[in-house]
Formats: sequence, structure tokens, C-alpha cells
Amino acid sequence: MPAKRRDQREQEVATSERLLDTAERLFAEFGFDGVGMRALADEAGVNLGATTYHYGSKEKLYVETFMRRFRPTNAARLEMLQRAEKLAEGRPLAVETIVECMLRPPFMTVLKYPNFPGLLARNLFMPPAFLRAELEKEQGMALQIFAVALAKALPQLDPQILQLRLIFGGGSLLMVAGQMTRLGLRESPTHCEATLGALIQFISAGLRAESPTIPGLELPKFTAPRSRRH
Amino acid sequence: MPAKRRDQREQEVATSERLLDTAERLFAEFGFDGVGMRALADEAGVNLGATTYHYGSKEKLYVETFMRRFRPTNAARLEMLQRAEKLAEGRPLAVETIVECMLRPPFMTVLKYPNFPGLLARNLFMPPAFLRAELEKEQGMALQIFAVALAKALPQLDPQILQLRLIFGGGSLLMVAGQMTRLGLRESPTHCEATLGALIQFISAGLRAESPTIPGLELPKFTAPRSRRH
DNA sequence: GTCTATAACCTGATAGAC
DNA sequence: GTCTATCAGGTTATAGAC
Repeated sequence: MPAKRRDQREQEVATSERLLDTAERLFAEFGFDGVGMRALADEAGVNLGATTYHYGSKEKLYVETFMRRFRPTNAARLEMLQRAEKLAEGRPLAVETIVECMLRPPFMTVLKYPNFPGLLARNLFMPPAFLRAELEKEQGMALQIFAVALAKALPQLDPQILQLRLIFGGGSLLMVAGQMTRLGLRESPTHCEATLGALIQFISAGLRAESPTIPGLELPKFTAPRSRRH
Repeated sequence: MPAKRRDQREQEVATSERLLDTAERLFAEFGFDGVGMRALADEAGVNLGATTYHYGSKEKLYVETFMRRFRPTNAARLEMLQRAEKLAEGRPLAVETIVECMLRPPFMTVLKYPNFPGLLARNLFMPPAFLRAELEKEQGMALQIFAVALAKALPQLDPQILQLRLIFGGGSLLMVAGQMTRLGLRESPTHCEATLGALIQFISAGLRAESPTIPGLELPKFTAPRSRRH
């Protein structure tokens, strides 16, 4: 019985959990198209047939793998912003404070779950088509809320430019996330905190930059990109 | 003869070129693992066997697809910086000038080749393992040169922080690249130019930010990440 | 809930005719 | 240079026993 060779301790965890954990690790490293359900089931010590029973399809498993981490992280960003706004009692928040609310929760999740950076990078940068809907629903509103908060902190800034700069800042965050293991950030929380601080500084300064309203700039009607044929 | 159904005009282009062009389009959209050699050969109107003859393997074709655009773009960045430094006659360059030298060539390539953003995003963000060596060789030196130029323009800035901020800025560029089609940037060069301007502003401001030397920050020994089992 | 077996198909690479 | 045919192995998903 080659499928039973995993040790007892791993068997104590429910198979659906083990599968999800393994999926997190492998999907983060190799991407959706880079891992097969076979490799996944084998690595998790789970039968191939059981994967279908628990998650229905590879795509559903992939979505759940990402959302399990992304949902609470995103919720934490909004909570942190609400706490900060409550604490400020009507006074406008500093740009740095708002930016920290956006960035700290993802960094905390990263410290807790080593594979989260890979998930973030792969799914927010060029997300698979079947993830788009769920993703947009989850993060679209959050982005809107932060844009409003920042517009209050930077009343003289063109909203179009602000939206563009939020995208720039998102890129910086994702780059750090993607390179986190490579940067050796996993080792110490201290280093992680230092990087977070540097990132907050960088983005805040970029958001505050003087902007001679750029002529001819019009921001988009977003259009859905494709991702893979299935 | 189902393989001959493509029209005459396309046959005038050499098959190896057609294959490379098609690879550029499909790899940019779906990634290395997202496209099969069959789909690729079919779409290009090229026989499957011919692909091996011309490029040897899928990986080699992928590398060539990316490098064909990336090499000259990267070279253009260095040339632009050299021209600027020559023009300055020893006077230190403005941060904005250096940043523009880094960003404008990629934007120009994007205007010329619609699929370049996808290539950039996919290959610089979480590059496949087999591309790493070529990539590091090509861009490593360039990054070093720009770091030196920026260190001269920002003499009071901690080199560690500078290196980190270069990564942040790179993320912003890649994010824009990845979302370029989605942002509707393809339509007008004006819009493209405006976005480039906004990005230069953002990154320059971030680079200039006051940095109270962050304690405990040490930058890495880079370690090679894996990408896919083959 | 977990397993085996299998269907239907796709993968990259290659050998050898033309 | 271009074609066909094929190899050995991979893919997701499913049906049905236990």
C-alpha cells in the first residue's frame, strides 16, 4: 500500500486540510499550471480520487487555497484602517498611517505562512482567469475604501493620479512579496519589520509627490484579461 | 493538407520568425506552462516537428522569445544613461533623469511590441528556473550600474536602503507592465507617456524619501528559487 | 470518506521519410 | 527545412467498490 507510507502524525490532520496545505506550498512555488493533481495528492499523502470528493476540481481547490489566506488578510486591512480612523476622532490620518494599514496585514500573514508571498505574487500580478471574479469582489471594495481615505489625506492630489499611484505601490508590495524568500526575509521578524518600514516610507513619499497634473491622462474602464484555455 | 490553410502573406515570413512571434503572444498571455508546443505550432501555422528543428526545445524557444526583446531594451537603458552622463559633463544627474533612463526604454519597447508587458511581468516577477541564469547575467550588471549612478545622485542614502528601494521601484514598473493592456495603455502613446511620467515622479519621490537608518536591516545573499519540476 | 481503475486526452521529444 | 507517425508519460475527471 504505497499511499499509506506517510507517518502517523500527518494522518492525524484531516485529509482535506493536508491537501490544502500541500496545495498552498506547491501552487505558490510552481503556479497553477506548474503542478498536477497527481503530484499534489502524492505529496499530501492523499488519494487522487479524494481530491475530487473534497474540492470538486483543480480550479476550485486553487481558488480556495488562495482565498483561505487572502480573505482574512484583506479583512484585517480594513479593520486596521477602521481602528485608526476611530482613534483619530475625525482628524485626518497621516499618509503613513493609511499605508501601514494596507501593508502590515499582508506582512503579518507572510510571517505566519511562508507560502503566502508566492500566492500573493502569482495571483495578484497576473491572476488566472477563473480567479478574477472572486478576486475583484474581495479586493475591489477594499481598494476603493483606501483610495477614499488617501484622498482625504491628500486633498490636493488628482484622483486619477492617486489611483495610478496605488497601482504603483501595489506593485512594490507584490515585488517584495514575490522576492521575500529570495531576499532572506523569512529568517527574522526584525528584518521583515525593517523592510515593511522601508516600504511604507517609499510608498508614502511616492504618494505625496508633487504632481503637475499630467495632460492627456485618462484612467480606464478596466477590461478583463484572459489567462488560459481550458 | 490542413497545415497549409494559412494565407499566403503569412507564409512569406520565415517559419522560425512566425513561430517566435506566436510564442511571444501566447507565452505572454498564458505563461510557459500555460501553452503547449502543439497549440503554438498550430497557431503559427508551423509543423510540430519544425519547432524542434529550429529551437531544439520548448525551454530554449521560451528563453529566446524573451531575450529577443529584453536584450536590446536593457542595452538601450544603459546607452541612455551613458548619453545623459556624457551630456552632464561630470555634474551629478538628477534622480528623475536616472529613473527615466531606467524606465523609458521598456516603455518604448511596449509601444512597439504589445506582448512585451506580459513577457516582462511573467519573467521578471517569478521567472522560471531555466531563465534565471540568462536573466541574471543580462540585468544584474545593469542594475548595478544604475545603483551606482543613483548613489552619486543620493550620496546621503544608505546603500542597503537604495538597493531595497530599487526593488520597490522595479515592482511598480512590473505592475504597470503587467496591467498595461488592462489599463488601456495600448491605445494612445499620449496616455503611455503620461503614465511613464507619473511613474518617474512616483519612484523618484520614493528614492528621495528621508530614511532614518532602519536598524537591523541587512540585505541578502540572494538564493536561487526553484520554479518547476521537469 | 477513501480507495482503484480507467476514460479521454494532452505533453514534449524524436526518428526517419521526403 | 518540412513533414508524418509515434513513444512514453503526463493531464483532469469520473464511475463504482468498499
